Amino acid sequence: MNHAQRLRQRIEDEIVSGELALGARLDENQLAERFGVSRTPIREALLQLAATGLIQTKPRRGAIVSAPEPHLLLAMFETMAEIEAACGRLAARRLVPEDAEALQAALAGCRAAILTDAESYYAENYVFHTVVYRASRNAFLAEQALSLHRRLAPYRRLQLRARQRLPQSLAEHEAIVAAIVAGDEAGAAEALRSHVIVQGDRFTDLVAGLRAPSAA
Amino acid sequence: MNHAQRLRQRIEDEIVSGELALGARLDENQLAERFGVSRTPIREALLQLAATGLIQTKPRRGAIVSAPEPHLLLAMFETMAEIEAACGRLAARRLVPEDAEALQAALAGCRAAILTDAESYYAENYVFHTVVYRASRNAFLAEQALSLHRRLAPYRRLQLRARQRLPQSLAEHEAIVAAIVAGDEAGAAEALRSHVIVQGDRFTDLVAGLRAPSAA
DNA sequence: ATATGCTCGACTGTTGACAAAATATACAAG
DNA sequence: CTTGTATATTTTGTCAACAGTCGAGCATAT
Repeated sequence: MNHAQRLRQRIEDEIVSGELALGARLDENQLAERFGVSRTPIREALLQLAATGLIQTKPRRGAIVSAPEPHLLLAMFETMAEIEAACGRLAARRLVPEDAEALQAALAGCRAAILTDAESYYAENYVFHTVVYRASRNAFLAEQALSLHRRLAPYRRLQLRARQRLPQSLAEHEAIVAAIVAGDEAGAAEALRSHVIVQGDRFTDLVAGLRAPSAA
Repeated sequence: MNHAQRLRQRIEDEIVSGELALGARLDENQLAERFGVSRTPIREALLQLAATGLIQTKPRRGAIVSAPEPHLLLAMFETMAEIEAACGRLAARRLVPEDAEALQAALAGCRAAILTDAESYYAENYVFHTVVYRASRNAFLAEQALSLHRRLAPYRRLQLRARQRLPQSLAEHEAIVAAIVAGDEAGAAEALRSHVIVQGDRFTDLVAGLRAPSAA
């Protein structure tokens, strides 16, 4: 793999993990020096990240980590809900024993993680959703879902702070798997949609959790 | 706007319009000479196109116009169907008079175009779908839908050859608008899903229309 | 004291060149 | 005539440098 690809993944990880704050400025020279390469691979990496929407570039004014306005963020979560609902519907229709086992295993992982700490539940939650994506047996849809999931990861991490969400999240996971295994397309879609959607108090919490990225 | 952005749009248009054939090789030097710029802006444009999936780059082996395998193409159409269904559901829930008028106008455009030729119906069909996207009142979802629509445009153009599809397509458009206007979320979603999905004979036609992109 | 215009600095967008890698070609051997 | 190897060519990935542009800071005038 070439430098640009490695750097893209590296920078993307730093953004997704929150290491690079929302709205942070991405200076090309600085990054070049930090990674010990010239500006060219940095630019190529930033270009790709900009194309996926993870960062924003204003002409002649450099790149910053995307810090969407709340209304756009809400739209992104709504889109995520619809895409996951589609994954659930297809999974319910096409479930094969192999995916059924994977779903149960991922569910068991969530059950175990809830007893330890929020961070490990976060990790198991990620696994669970990727298993649902794959169970749709639609490689393109699964990749779209995964891409958007990663892009929303920083905000999901904020939501995680509401500790009382964890048991409810697990219960929703149980319902999702039950619907998929039962072959209930509409039920699986609705369960996933309501699981992912951000509304009511959760939206307030989400917005409140954002550091004001106004001037930056 | 800088060179790279202009070039990205230009090359994208050539791919979408079919001017650049599926599987065609994109030689950087050749493109650079053709557009009268150096290789760097070309590379940046190609990088962005690769990030959106319109072209594919193999490391050290250059870029080609994406020519997905039939099974992946089918998956893309299925994803498109699900995304459009989501747009329809949201549009049915949120329809405002302004969007209702736009829908009726787009529908009227389709009715008029079917009396002239297939090419103008193709154009009006594009307008109709973008109006549906906007009516979802979800800017992010609408952009995702538009992006995927553009990416599938070369294949839709192939489908267009089946002339007898046009009246059926128009009838489906009528049903879609009726469901949205009636506020029937499930009905609008289902109407759009079945309108976009490729199955049965249409899939056979689609695959048959592809030039064998195997060796290329 | 505030506002406006100018200059300087910093950063981006672009260029040409160089080096590494992969494929194609040519030659030789079986 | 076929096959394997070595060379050559083409093309990518990376680098250093240049030029153009935007913004910040300072000086000046009202």
